[in-house]
Amino acid sequence: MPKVSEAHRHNRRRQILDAAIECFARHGLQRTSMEDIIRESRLSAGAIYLYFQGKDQIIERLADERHYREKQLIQQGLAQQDWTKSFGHLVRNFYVSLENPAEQKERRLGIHLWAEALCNPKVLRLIRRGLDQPRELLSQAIAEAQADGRLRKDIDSIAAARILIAMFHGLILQRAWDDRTDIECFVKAAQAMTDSYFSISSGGRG
Amino acid sequence: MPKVSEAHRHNRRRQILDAAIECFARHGLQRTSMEDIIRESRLSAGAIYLYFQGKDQIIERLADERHYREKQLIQQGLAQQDWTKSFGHLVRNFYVSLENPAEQKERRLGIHLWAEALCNPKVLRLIRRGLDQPRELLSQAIAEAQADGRLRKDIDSIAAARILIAMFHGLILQRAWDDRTDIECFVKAAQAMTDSYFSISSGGRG
Amino acid sequence: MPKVSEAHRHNRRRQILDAAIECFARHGLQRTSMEDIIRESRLSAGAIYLYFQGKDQIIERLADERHYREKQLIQQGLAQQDWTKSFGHLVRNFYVSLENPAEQKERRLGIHLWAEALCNPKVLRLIRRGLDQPRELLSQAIAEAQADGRLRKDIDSIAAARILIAMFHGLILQRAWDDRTDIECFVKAAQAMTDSYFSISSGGRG
Amino acid sequence: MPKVSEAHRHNRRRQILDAAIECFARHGLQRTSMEDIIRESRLSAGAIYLYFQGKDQIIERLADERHYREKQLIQQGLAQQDWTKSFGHLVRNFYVSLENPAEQKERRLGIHLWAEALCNPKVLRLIRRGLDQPRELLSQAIAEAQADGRLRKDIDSIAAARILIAMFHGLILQRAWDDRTDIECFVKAAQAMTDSYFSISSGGRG
DNA sequence: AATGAATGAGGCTTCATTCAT
DNA sequence: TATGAATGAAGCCTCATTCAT
Repeated sequence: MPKVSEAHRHNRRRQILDAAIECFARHGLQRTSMEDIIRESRLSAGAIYLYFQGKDQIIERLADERHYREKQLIQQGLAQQDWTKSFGHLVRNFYVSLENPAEQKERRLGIHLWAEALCNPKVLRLIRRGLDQPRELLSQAIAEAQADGRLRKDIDSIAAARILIAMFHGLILQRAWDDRTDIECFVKAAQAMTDSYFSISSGGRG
Repeated sequence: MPKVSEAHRHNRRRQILDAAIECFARHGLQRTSMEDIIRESRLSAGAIYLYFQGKDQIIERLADERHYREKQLIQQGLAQQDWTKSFGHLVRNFYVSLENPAEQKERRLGIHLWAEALCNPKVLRLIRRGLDQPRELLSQAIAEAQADGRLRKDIDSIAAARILIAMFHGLILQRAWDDRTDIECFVKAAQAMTDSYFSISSGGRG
Repeated sequence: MPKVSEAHRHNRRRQILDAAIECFARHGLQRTSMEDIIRESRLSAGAIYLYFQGKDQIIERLADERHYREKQLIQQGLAQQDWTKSFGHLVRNFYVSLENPAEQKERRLGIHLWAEALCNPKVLRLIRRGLDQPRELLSQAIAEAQADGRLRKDIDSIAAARILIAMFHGLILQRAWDDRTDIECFVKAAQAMTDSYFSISSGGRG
Repeated sequence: MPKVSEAHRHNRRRQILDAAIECFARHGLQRTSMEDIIRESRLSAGAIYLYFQGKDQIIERLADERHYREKQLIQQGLAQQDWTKSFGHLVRNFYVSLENPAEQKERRLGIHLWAEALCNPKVLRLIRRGLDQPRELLSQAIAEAQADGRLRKDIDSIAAARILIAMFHGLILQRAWDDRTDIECFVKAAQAMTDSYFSISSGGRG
């Protein structure tokens, strides 16, 4: 039976995870030592191990956290009735998030996790899970719009969802490599592209 | 006078780099030890250091190599007269490459390098350089097509190039995380999207 | 707040330095591996690095320690009123120290440091500093005795101090190379030489 | 049967030994790698091993060479009839040699060999042998002068020889640590000291 | 005789994790 | 619960020496 409250345990975990995010985003997963996380969290080596089994578990926990944020962004975006507005919101949310420094930090961490997933089955599973749900949400929204006659029908809704996500991920990369990358400009062009793509009339010609 | 030919030296370097690609792609940059590369290359520890200054230099050399392949794919694709065909080729080349197992291996390595770039200035510079040229090639091709009246003109050619690259990178990620990802399907939808985007007639309505 | 006392930290440092002295004296600075020091100190590899930055720092610390002992020997020797007695004490202290096994070990280490100083600027600085103070103490004592009329005056007190130190160092070498070297005999002759050198009456003839 | 002349072999050995002297004097015995000697000698790795069994043998050969020079200096010095002149010559030769840059290089090497002798039995034997002969020459000269009534007799000639050598060695050290050390000044004082020491009249008072 | 690429044991150091307090 | 000193396996790299040419 724990002597401290669950709230305390939660705060400690948060403290550790935040320190890890900071370090991982800055130096990468492998280049960050437990020592770094210990220092950043202002806790002791032993304390970390009271709350996490080890470095890998911290990484996994962070990988797991990532997709809450993604899902949230997408759900907020898709909460609109009209598809065009809906998608506009989605892109807008995404855009705003990329300009936010705290978010940028997490995006950098996200990229490290993308690479980690390639050789860490647990992280891979979490990344996949974090990808599946957004893709489902998007493709369902697209399919619904198609069913309602709001979008051209000759498009594979899943492939379309993949494309949107790919564009998101691709922009995250370009932005991470060069923070002068003009997101506004990218987003405007992306919206134009998706508009022309999804609109019924152009569908007639596809 | 050198005891062995320059060709021999080149082969040795290749041998080491290929071993490194194999290891890095499988286990990531940091999880791969020099011991791994030594074993995979079937050379001795000392021999590696006759050809490279250390692990970092091997990573940098591989990061440098990456963009030759990218440029090659894009140049081959853009070598067509007609923009639509040209872009079709580009996408086709890219698609074929992703189905190639050897290429898949390098794409995995590429993702590790993307993450490495975030905390390794030398790799970042190489990644950027490898990104700049393809973007230039693409945006120039787009601008030329616009000037010739083959494409709608209300699109920022650089942003459009960024979007195409982002889609490429995003697909690489999805494919790396799940090799059942249907590239054919993705590519067909992407072509439809870009066609509708760039085509003059839809431009009139955009 | 530190978990262990400062005394504990000091003891650990001492433990490591003593192990290093043992190894360095026996096998030389470069031939002694960290592995050797680790084994001799009965600590673990990691523990050493909690107390010293590396092998070089251990060497530097030992070079720094040396001159405390030298200064101590000289100050004890010069604490007498009468120059002749004073110098006699000095030589006696020195002589006794050379017969002490623990001191012999440190003298061997000292010789290794003399060589190290030739290609290690930090050690050189420490050796010089360790040499300057004894020379100053000696030359001042000599100069004072000259001013008081107790010693002939036509001698450069600094050169005289250098000579005394040179004799000391030279004897340390001969003793290190052959522990059958008769120190008693050497010291007696050295005292006779310095007596005849410094004494007023002989000064009249010099 | 060798294909090249003995002279050629001798030259090659000299070439290697000179390169080794250069490197050892500059960086010490252990910090000098065979690679360094190879580069300095402008020969190949394999060539070195045609002429020496390995690094240790080069060191030993150099330790062996040292005492020829010492003996030469002493014999030249002692070749005089008159003891005082004789000793003056000895000191003078020694002094001149210390101002010679080439000699300084060898003196630095010598110091490294002094340390090496402490943990290398072969070098120790050579150093001892190189020390024994000069000491014998000196003590014999002193004893002869004593027998002839030219020097006071109440001095152990061996101890006196040891003292002279100790002073030499000690000056070599001080000069190696600080090349601004005034040798002229030291030598003058040393001559004064030995004069007053050895002279008959002062002997009456000793 | 000469070359220099290759070997592989061994050196220094880091770091995830544990455990006595 | 909390601490942080301690552990020791494992990482990167060097270097004396060998051997095919």
